[in-house]
Amino acid sequence: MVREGGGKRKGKIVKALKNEAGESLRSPCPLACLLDVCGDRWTLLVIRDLFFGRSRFKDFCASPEGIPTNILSERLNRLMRHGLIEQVPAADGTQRMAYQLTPKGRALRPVLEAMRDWGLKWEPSTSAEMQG
Amino acid sequence: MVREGGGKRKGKIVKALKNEAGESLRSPCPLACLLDVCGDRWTLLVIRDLFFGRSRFKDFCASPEGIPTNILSERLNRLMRHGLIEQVPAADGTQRMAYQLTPKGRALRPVLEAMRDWGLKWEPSTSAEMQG
DNA sequence: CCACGATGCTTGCAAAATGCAAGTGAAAAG
DNA sequence: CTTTTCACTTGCATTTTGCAAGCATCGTGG
Repeated sequence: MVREGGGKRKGKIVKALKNEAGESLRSPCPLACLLDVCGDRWTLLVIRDLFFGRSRFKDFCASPEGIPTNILSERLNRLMRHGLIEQVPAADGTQRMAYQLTPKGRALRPVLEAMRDWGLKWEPSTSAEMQG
Repeated sequence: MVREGGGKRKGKIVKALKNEAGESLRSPCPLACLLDVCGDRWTLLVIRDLFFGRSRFKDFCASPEGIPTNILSERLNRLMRHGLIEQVPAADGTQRMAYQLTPKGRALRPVLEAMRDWGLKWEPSTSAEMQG
């Protein structure tokens, strides 16, 4: 039990809220909660790649933004912890693993679409023809 | 002029693309471009507050997530550089300034709505009743 | 079977961003 | 005029990032 707002408020006692990965929330705001999972410059690009059908570590590395491998590794683990992606045997017959979106991860599609639309409209140097 | 992808690709020469603030883009992807403006744990919370009608430095500070003041200051400047917000005289008669969304900033509404909807559906500890 | 490149990471480290507390100066309130 | 509030700025410890290198499988050509 902690005081609401980190102790700044009067004296109302509230339960410490947690997200689905068991980490404590900054606030009950659904937006703040999403940002604790995806709020950085790389995570949503990995999700984008997964929507584009890319599924392997090397595929994410090959995207034009050039994510560093240690960051990619950390982000993939975070996304698994939060249940947005999962590992499955690769489809190419080998015994390597591939990543794929879970329903919770696929549910981000409207978010990515809204972000893409904003970028296309307000940042003229961007273009949609950048998938594989 | 730089080589595409930071010099990793064959030899195709492309112009260095810039966003609307004159900073160079990681890629032509509209999503990557948006993330260079808003891709962190705080910026979209400030935008959210602006949609909720909050407009002053102290208002953003008062939000339950508790953004540090140096971060807030830096984010407000970045949002102004990128033309998502602007400063106007405060409506309370004093000669202080307030911040408000520009059309480019207001255009993020579908993004925030999609993010809120995702949070409400997939992170049960969150709730919508957290505005003012 | 065996060397060798590709894959999927981990490690080390410098540089940058973050978070916290404290300080500052101008404006508003009393 | 004195005190508060407001909107920042500064200093500094901690954390995260970015880059290069290393390394253990895996898959493949010979």
